[in-house]
Amino acid sequence: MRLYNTLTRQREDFAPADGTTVRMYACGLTVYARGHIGNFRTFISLDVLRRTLKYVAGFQVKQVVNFTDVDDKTIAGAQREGLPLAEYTERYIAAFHEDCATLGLEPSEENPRATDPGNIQAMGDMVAALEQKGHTYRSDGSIYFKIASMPTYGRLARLDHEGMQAGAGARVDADEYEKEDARDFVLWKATKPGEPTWDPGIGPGRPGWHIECSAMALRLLGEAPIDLHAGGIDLVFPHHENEIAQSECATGKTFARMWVHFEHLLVENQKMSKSLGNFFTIPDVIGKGYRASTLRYLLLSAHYRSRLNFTWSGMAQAEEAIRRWTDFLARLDAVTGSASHPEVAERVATARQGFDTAMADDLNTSAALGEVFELVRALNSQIDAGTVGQGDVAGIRAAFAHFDDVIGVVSLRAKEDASGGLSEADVERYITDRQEARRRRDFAAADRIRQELLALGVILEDGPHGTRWKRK
RNA sequence: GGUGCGGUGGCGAAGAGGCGAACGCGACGGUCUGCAAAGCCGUUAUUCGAGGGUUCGAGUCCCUCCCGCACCUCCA
Repeated sequence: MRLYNTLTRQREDFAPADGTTVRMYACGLTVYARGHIGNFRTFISLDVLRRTLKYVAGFQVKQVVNFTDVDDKTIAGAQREGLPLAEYTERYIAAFHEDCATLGLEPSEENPRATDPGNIQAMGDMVAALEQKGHTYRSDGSIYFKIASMPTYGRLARLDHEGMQAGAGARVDADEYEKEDARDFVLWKATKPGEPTWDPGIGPGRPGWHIECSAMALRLLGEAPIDLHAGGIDLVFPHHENEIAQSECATGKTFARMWVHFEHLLVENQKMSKSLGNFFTIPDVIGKGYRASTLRYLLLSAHYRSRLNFTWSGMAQAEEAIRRWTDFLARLDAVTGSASHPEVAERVATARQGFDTAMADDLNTSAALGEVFELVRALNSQIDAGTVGQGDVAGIRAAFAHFDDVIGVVSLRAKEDASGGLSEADVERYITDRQEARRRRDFAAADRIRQELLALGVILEDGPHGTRWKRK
């Protein structure tokens, strides 16, 4: 298994330190709004990473994805609506879980919230450790991390301090005057009256953004270094850089062995923003009549380190691609003859090998899907030629099940089909009526029934062995 | 000012030194069909932003240039 490590800017071999279980942490949402499709590109990529580690590389996974449920935005939002913070954030946490299920994401082993008492305590302990080692200072009730105390600061983001100061000078932090150095960041933030406050033994305050991830990762995954830390590309700096600073200065050990970052999603070639009207949530996409499985396919079909441009035409293309896959699987039902063919098994094994190799090579989903579709064409062709028998079908299905263990689109689609719409018995009744009409050569009536079913979301295909149907 | 990414057919997207540039969508022709649909076959990039260079050989390495974009303490 190879992955691109942001720390070294190279693809590296990856395996968990203990050889069996990957202990991984990914930064989740700040829960002040429902996540948008850009957020979910990250979580879908993470899901593909997770599934590849499990089903291709054969590791076990312990994955932690947090919720940032206390920060300026969540506090402001809760105040605006006159709700307790936890009640306010709970809505978006529930929405996140709902959207994850809709997109077929495997649940994480842990979804900690920053405000859980155990996590607050872990943050307090880490801050205390940093204070003891001389990496901090206090100012106006807040505790800051002193960047000058860490010579290797900036390694992940490859910061150039000289250049950074020259150009970024125009954007100094609003509360810079409280800091000794503009680059220092807050570990534990002084609270204003009315803001939620904790005191885990370091004085009253609330978590700085970065400390929560360091503390929760090490609390829930155990000793540093953890195997893998992931997140959106925009988190490289400052968030992950600062996580490294805190964790490594506090523990004296490497924080994470592998850093994986997912590129952003663009919408119609632009950054998503509410003012441009290109800001979509999962329910928005479904409300426009698209399936979640289609969105999942589209968002995972490009490489995770490339920017991906979301368009509605892309959704339509993704829909057709999935259909090619599912149509093929449906075709297997009609295979007759009990023979099995060694050359079929061999072809399937080659594709499976190619798929796994592509996924293990830094999650090359495009190449992996290429293998799938090449196999689809080869087998369709064999079916046409009558050189696929029942004896081959189980092996073929097993391979496609394996592909979908990682891709996760076909199983999701099946779940979508099972909920709502015409019942199978109803469809069969229509088909029987239409067969009658066709037997009478009353093609007008037959076409009318086909149209009716189409309007109900069912597509018919007449073949030599009868009529097949599928849902739109 | 600094750091970094990308420009591959009508659209999306792999490929990162080696003979005919995957795969998906679309289009056209053929086959099949009562008509469709699906499938299959064929056609659709003498060429990979432009120009130089290295090499027996370059989308793939080097240089210059042109475009587009991200990040530099809100951000998946």
